[in-house]
Amino acid sequence: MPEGHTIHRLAARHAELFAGRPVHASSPQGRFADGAARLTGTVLDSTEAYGKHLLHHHAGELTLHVHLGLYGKVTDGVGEPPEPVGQVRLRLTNDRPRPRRGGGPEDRHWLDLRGPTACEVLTPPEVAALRARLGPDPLRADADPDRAYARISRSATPLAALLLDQSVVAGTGLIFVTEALFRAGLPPTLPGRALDRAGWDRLWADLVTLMTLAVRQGRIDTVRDEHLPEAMGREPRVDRHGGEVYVYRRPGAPCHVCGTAISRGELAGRNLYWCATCQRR
DNA sequence: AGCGCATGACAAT
DNA sequence: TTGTCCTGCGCTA
Repeated sequence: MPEGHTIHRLAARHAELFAGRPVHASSPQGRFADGAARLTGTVLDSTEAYGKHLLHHHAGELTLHVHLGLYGKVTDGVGEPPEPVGQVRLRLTNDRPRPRRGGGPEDRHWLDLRGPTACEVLTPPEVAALRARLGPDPLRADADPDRAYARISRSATPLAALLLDQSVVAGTGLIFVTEALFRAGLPPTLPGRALDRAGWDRLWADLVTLMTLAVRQGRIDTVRDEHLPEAMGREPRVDRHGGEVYVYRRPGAPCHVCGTAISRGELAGRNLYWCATCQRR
């Protein structure tokens, strides 16, 4: 679930549900009791996504920092929160629900967080340190792709590894990286320094396009119109996580463009997928 | 019931 | 490079 687009959606959603009012925080599982106590009663000023990091900025200079890791999840709902199902690390509710115009039922919300890699309260310098260790995020207006290219252009490391390194580019995960490299016709093993400036500009622009679309759709779709199931008369991808893709998790299946069986390899213990015909240099 | 795996990131070796 | 952490699900049995 969680690549950058998911976090950006959550940030917007949480501002919509909770900003401008005091929140009540609790930790049913007990592991975040201290942080929950510090947040309770403070007003959520704003939310922010930076790469895969979700920040809730509270009045009084405290920031809730959440990183979902590989399988963290956030759910929310209206009204009375349910009995916590499974391991809920953090639960937020509206401390002071916003009354509905016209005297309808109160606008009350809850949010549950489970399975995060990080759930902690940060001070302003700690937030600054977090930002400082992240590369440009294609989903942010303040992103500076030059900074990423400065790293890439002088590295012998494979492009896929560089793009997954959050200090080079923030918010990109395995699906975006795998698919963007396919769309660019670049092998994942290409050394960073072999990518010229124009190639980087195209790759960055494509990441912006794919990730922006994913924020809008709530899922990752990377297949161009002419290669969609309807256009090609092929079966749509059936995957719990949805989204039409070219190579991600399609080992051995025919490439939508050239029919070559998709390759699979390993990179730092994670699966890599590519088309040996479409992606060569 | 148990195993392995997953869109992630660390520290230790 | 390997191990560790966090949780849930789908596949085997």
